[in-house]
Amino acid sequence: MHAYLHEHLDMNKDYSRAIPEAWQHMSRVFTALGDEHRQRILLTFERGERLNVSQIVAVSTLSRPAVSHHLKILREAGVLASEKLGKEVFFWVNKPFLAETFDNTRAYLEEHL
Amino acid sequence: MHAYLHEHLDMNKDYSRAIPEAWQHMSRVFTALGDEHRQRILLTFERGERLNVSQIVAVSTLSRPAVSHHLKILREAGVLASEKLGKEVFFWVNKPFLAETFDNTRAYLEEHL
DNA sequence: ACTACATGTCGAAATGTCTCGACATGTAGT
DNA sequence: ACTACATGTCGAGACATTTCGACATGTAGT
Repeated sequence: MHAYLHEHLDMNKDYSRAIPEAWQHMSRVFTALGDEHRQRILLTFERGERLNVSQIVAVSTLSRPAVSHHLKILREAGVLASEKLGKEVFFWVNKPFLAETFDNTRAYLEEHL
Repeated sequence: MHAYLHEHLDMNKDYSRAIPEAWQHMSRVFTALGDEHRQRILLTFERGERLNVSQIVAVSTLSRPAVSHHLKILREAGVLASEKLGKEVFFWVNKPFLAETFDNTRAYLEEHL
């Protein structure tokens, strides 16, 4: 379990008890992408593409409220970003955030697990 | 949406429609790690540590059957590996698989999204 | 074979998440 | 102000997951 005795001589001795920040972000990303509908929504986007809600609904098998629900979860997790332009709301992949989150998780894996 | 016209001149033109294999794996990993209890189980492990079920139950707030359920999901997703030794079943983090899965996802993000 | 221990499985209740119609909000043009 | 359109939200039913007690299996020692 948690030994509270580490070979590294840094100051963060109780680091093992707290869930690191990279995992806090990753937690929501995992939850957001754990659903197949939301994965399909994410994979709908091409490089740098911006899509409005109607376009996403068009390629989805779900109703508009259901898509809206999933988009909200993806946005709140930081996976997608959005901007309102006139009547429409455009969504796009928050690539920098995803890249950073995956990198942090990858680094944590290498370091601690 | 999916343009079916790519700038890369490779053979996989219908790649955009199929969910890539890296995502197939990631899908289960995301589902497995989308749950906070399962995240805590994963983070219980120290570097290279092996824990039996009783030890994991001891640090968890859940009952043994519940922990067993989560361990099954983590094992089937490939996050944890297990081995029976006598009466006990030991679990450990499947680090190579996780590393590969994260790397693949990271690469896919950089390439396609 | 019997006991003690470790773990897995089953099933039903509790809990959580998803879904869609109906309604609300907000924007642009006439 | 009115109409048309795009999107968000609410709530109740449908659906999926989680949870734990009770039981089953399997292993080691006496």
